[in-house]
Amino acid sequence: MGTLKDVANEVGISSASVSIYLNNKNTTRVSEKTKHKIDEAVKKHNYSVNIFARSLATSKSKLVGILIPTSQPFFLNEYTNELLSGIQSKLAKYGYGIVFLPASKKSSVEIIEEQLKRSVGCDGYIVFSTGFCSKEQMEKNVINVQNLNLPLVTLNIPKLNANINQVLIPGLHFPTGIEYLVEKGHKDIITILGRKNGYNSQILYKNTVKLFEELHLEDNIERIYFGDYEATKATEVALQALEEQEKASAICCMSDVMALGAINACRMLDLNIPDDISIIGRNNSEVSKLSYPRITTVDLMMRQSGRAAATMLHEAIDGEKAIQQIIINDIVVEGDSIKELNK
Amino acid sequence: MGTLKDVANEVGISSASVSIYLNNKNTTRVSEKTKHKIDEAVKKHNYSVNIFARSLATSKSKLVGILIPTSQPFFLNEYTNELLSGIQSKLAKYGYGIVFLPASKKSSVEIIEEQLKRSVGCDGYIVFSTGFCSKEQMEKNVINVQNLNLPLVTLNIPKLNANINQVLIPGLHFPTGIEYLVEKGHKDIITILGRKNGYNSQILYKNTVKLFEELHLEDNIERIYFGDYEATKATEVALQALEEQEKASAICCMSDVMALGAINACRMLDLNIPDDISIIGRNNSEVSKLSYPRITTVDLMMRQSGRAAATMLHEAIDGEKAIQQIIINDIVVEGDSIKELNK
DNA sequence: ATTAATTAGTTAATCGCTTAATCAAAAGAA
DNA sequence: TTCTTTTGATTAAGCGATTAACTAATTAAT
Repeated sequence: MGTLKDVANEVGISSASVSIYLNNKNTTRVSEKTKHKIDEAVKKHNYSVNIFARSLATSKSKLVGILIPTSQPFFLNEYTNELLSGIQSKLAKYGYGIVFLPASKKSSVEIIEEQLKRSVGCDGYIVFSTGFCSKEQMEKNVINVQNLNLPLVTLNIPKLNANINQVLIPGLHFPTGIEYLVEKGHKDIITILGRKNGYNSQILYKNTVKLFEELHLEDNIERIYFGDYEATKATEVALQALEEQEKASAICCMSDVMALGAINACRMLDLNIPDDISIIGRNNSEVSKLSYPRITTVDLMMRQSGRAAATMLHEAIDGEKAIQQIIINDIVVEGDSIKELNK
Repeated sequence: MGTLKDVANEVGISSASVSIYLNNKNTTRVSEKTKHKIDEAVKKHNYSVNIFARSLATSKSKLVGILIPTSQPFFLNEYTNELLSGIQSKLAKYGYGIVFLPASKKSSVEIIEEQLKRSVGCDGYIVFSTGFCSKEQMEKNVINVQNLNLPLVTLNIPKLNANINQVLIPGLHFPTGIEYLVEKGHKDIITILGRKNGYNSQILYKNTVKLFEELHLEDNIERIYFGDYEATKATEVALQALEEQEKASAICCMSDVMALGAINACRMLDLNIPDDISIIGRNNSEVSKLSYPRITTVDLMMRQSGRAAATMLHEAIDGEKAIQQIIINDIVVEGDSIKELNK
């Protein structure tokens, strides 16, 4: 694979001229004849621009770093997937590529530090959180990224005090499904959260307790369980919950996968959905439409959030807009898994 | 964010010394005292190495380009996901980052050409196929990548004549599930393939016809349908098929999502699975375990394939091994959706 | 005929880092 | 005391582009 110089030598001109032409085919600074010769030389030498050289020269890479503070593979995570999909579709439109950096097994803060050390040169960053990452850790992470003085958007994390671009998804930290169930007349609700020691789930727990208190449905506080975001664990927990909580008329799950798990539990107990028990999931993922009955679910609008983050970052890179915080609200997508109770 | 020079100036030494130390903390070419000063200056100036400059200097980037000839977002694709997950986990171990490049809407060949033009500098490439990419197109794509003279592994595509590293997944192009159904005594089988105009599905169609001929079960050739890899479409098609093919005792679906769609169709027709009709899916994806009954499915070992590709690429970059082709065989993962018929 | 504008280039600096080649001073060996 | 080795640095070239500034030759305008 040849370089600019090879091409220039072949044609017998300076590499500057070649660069000028290749970066703007309509330039008047190169004659048609020469343009033709360059095209041929490019083919002959199989020339492609070296992004590293170009980026070094222009200090623009058209590459965005996605920083996810985990050493686990995340391409199979139901939430991350949606976010990435949204990010990718928008960034592609703006002509940006995406870089994921490797992480060894360390703390969230160390991972981001390590990733940053290897990614300087990206035009900007989108910083994710994971369920295990505390607000304090994320604050530290954000400071580390800010130190690079490059455009930055956070996604998927609670509102920080720092003056940064954020896409906020309140539904991620709030048990929205519960309110919907209450609206439909349910008063005795089993809640299945994620991982007991996950930071995000702990916030969710707090907010759930608070919500039940506000609604004067304190009985339900004892009906909160943890299903680890896994279907089988959710089945297990749902079985236990249904046994312990005879009065319960509904289950609110913090993911569709866990909702499917809960549905299986109901099937085992010969409970009909929604006649005997109502179920609401979260994420509006593909599976929620595949189950029978179709699961009513809270769509956190992850894909849209990803797109919003990409757009914000693009604008930040272009220096177009001031720092902003966008709030993406969730909506309930109705399936057939909830029965409206006569009040 | 400072540069090497800033740090060097701060300490009062040449940037060479700083570089030498930062790249090898145990070097004897820098005194302990100076090492200490460098560490402080690094902190003070918030120094991180610029990967572009480093890569340009060393012609190693520790970045792998993943080339997928599609302009559609792929993070939500059930197969791609698994491959990427496998790739990521291994590459991270070897310390490589991953780059995805944007694609405008064009032909598969043009997309790869465009992506290559923007990714020179990666240490190597993993080239994917999509269901819509013909063998001829992929051959062209591979030649384009080969022209860069960089290590390359193809994944997910049929065997090419070119002398390149390939991870071959025969099950991707062969309706493995049918053989399993026949083993279990089924003779009248509905097959639901993917997209009628998809290249991969056309290969699958050919191989399915051939298989039924070899098995002397030619009646089933007329029982081949297309479900577009979508659950709702699969439901629709399964309803039609079950009506048209009264004799059928089993449905072989080319994805788990379509198998779920078929299950819904059976439910609508009040057919019990597996007593009235058996169903086999493909991919062993998360959803196959979530459905009721659990779907028996052909695991194409996509994650393992991704890992294999990553390892091969790593070895190719290190120049350790000769060009090789690895074959990953599928296995059947048994659920509860197949009834063994007394022959 | 003189000046101005256009065309088709070139030169050389620069981006930030790595690394082979050198060098001077101090320490150790003979 | 002289020679050799070690320690702790420096110098300068090079990686492959981009780009501002300059130049020389034509062409057009006044």
